[in-house]
Amino acid sequence: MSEPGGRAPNPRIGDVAKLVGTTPRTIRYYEEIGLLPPAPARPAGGHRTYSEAEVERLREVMRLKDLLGVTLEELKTLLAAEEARALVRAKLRREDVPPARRRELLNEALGHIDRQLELVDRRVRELTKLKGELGETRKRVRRRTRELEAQDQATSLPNDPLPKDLSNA
Amino acid sequence: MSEPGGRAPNPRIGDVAKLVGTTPRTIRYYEEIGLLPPAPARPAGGHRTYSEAEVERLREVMRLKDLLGVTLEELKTLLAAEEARALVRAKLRREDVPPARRRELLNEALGHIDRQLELVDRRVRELTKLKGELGETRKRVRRRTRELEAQDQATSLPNDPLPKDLSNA
DNA sequence: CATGATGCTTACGTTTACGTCAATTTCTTC
DNA sequence: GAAGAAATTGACGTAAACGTAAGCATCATG
Repeated sequence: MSEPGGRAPNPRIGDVAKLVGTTPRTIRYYEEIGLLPPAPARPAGGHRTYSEAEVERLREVMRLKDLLGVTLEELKTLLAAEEARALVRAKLRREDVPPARRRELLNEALGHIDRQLELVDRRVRELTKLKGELGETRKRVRRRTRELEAQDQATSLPNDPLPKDLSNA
Repeated sequence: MSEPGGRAPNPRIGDVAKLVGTTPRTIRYYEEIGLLPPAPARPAGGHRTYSEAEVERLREVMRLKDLLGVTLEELKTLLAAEEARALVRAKLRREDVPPARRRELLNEALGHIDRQLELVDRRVRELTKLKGELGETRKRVRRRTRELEAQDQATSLPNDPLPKDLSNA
């Protein structure tokens, strides 16, 4: 409504913080330690401004931090590997890389991915196991509940099987 | 071999630490903040000594901490609820609790379990999604690898389909 | 029973991941 | 263009989760 050019201006750090559910300080900190690119575009007065891609990156960082439970330092090297892979992809498309080197790069990428997959996979398995155990416990509790209800009904309606819930006032 | 009575003495804090992969300090700390029962049996000279059950409890604590990624404080309340459930179970078996109260207790337990299940379930779903994404990336890389191999073979053996790997010196 | 390893408590130190405050600057809006 | 909201850098503060060191007691072993 107030944009003659039509494009909404890129959000600033406070807006982004609200978008992804964190605080400006955290975002600055992530930039400080190199988890986020060192200098998001700083138009005019030096206020940070974020593209959609950068917001996405931040979301991904927070997601991985939460899901993998790694330190920010570990996460950094982990993301650095991804970054490197992205660069390699671009390079493979643009330049004419000899096939031997090509295979090397692809295999390297595969190695990284497999290590991550293994990490994630192990966690999934462990969590699934935990889920199963909780499910079992739940079943037992519900069984006891049903037994209790059965007893209830047996005492209140001693000779009436399958009451079928005809509860009218 | 050196046990005339046959029974191995219960392990001390250092042994337990090695068993579960942590340090004595951490175990003492967990006891200090109430994550572990305040006073594991202290025979004679005041050295902590741990039963198999206590070692298991410690393992469970560490497992949950890692898998759920919660603070020790949260974990404490979480385990307190489990503890409470255990007490309730015992009580339900021993004493004669009126059916109405029985239902209350069972429902309460069910509530706790369901909250935990929801937590675990969400994590499993998110991690599974992440795993899927990684799998996709992996597929793409492998496809590019195969394409590369196909090209290799096409140039080195232009008119020979299915070489079948007859590599002899 | 001497002695080296291990444990105990107390207390202070450290790392990670931010929170908070201050002084200054920039944006926005009336 | 005045003023309040939001951002910047810099610095110090802090909660969580232990690490580490000191001084002393206990345990195991030749």
